[in-house]
Amino acid sequence: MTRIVIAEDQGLLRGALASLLRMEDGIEIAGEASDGREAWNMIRRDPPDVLVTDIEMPGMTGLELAAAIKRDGLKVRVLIVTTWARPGYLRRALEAGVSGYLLKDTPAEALAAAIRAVAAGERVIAPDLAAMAWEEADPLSDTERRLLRLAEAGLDSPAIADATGLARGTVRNYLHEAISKLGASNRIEAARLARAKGWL
Amino acid sequence: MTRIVIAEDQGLLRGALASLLRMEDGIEIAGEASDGREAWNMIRRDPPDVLVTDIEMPGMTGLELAAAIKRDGLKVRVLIVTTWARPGYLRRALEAGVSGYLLKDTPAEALAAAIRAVAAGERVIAPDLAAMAWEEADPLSDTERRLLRLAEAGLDSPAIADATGLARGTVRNYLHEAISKLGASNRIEAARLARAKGWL
DNA sequence: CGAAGCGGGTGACAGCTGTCATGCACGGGC
DNA sequence: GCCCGTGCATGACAGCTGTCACCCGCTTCG
Repeated sequence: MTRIVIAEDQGLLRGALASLLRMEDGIEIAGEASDGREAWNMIRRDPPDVLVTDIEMPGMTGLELAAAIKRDGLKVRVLIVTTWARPGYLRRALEAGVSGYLLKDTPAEALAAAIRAVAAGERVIAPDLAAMAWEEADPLSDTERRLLRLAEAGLDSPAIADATGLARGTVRNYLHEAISKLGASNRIEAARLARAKGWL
Repeated sequence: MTRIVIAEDQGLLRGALASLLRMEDGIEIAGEASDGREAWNMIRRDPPDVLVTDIEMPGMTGLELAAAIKRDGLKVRVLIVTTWARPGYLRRALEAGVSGYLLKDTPAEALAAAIRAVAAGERVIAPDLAAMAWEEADPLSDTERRLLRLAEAGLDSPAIADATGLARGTVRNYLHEAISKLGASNRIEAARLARAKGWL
């Protein structure tokens, strides 16, 4: 019997997945969590065989969960199920030692099979994404990433300078760096590109 | 027996919802569609009692589906199920004559109940949203909306002028209007605010 | 008819943005 | 000890942005 915990903040999907998986032989739902922290408490108290988790959740993200599990040496395999086909997410997931990464637009039948494969020690990566993992690494420095996030939110250079304690000119230098690294022609486009790759 | 069609582009959710609803008495799944156009063909060929649909889908959005159903006078009640708690979306949905609007983070058990209520001619609105429907209407003109979308994509004023055939100064005038209508301090913030409200 | 409103436009100005050259301190490597 | 990379900064300049005042042609309506 493979014991699983489902962590997913969308109630409808969480409930529907639970009812889908309850019909599968050999899979037992040990718990359902609606945010990352709840999932972490559940896992620490009674580690399941497999954690099926979303990435973007309140409290703790799925990637943070995977990292915490690895850090504490828990014997829980992690299967990420997310909307986002972003190379940056996949890369971080693999670095955090996850066993599987599926997209939410794969057919529902594939989920139980993926859970069984992961439980058996195999690695399951969404086919469209397997190739992307080795594509371009994140070229942004931490400072560039931080400033780009603020620019994305609509702050102008002086406001960003105030918010970060940097000089105005320095802010523009960092954004310039980010823009040219990303091949964009202004900060808006740069932020869009970086977000699409999962680097923000 | 209530016959329903499910239109939802995320395969996992679509499949899981189908399996959830298949266990309900009195509900029969007449079809599943993975994009708006497929759903429309399905509905026209053989109208179900209720259409359960996402909003953002390739081909045709759920709002367009609802409008098309209303235009052709089909006797299909529409239940929107979406991630987005945006007043603009809810308003447009109500104008298109939908019978229900649920968020994807409502508990799964509520879905079957909502479908039955809608089939019985009742109207079901997610409680958090009911109040928002009468909040601020979209203040943007069509031109403002169009230019804001281009600005959001990272085009600067000259590029937007080229793309729309307007003069550069005019582009700035429209964006200025949009910025001040929305109480933003630049085009980036304006685009973010408008998108958050569902006006873009 | 005339006034008002609307879509589209111009010109001007202060301030922001993108680009580049250049400077300086500091912490490694050799 | 010297050299280089890195992080942060400055100054300058062309071009873009936000704001405002004002113009024109075309409905629309009293």
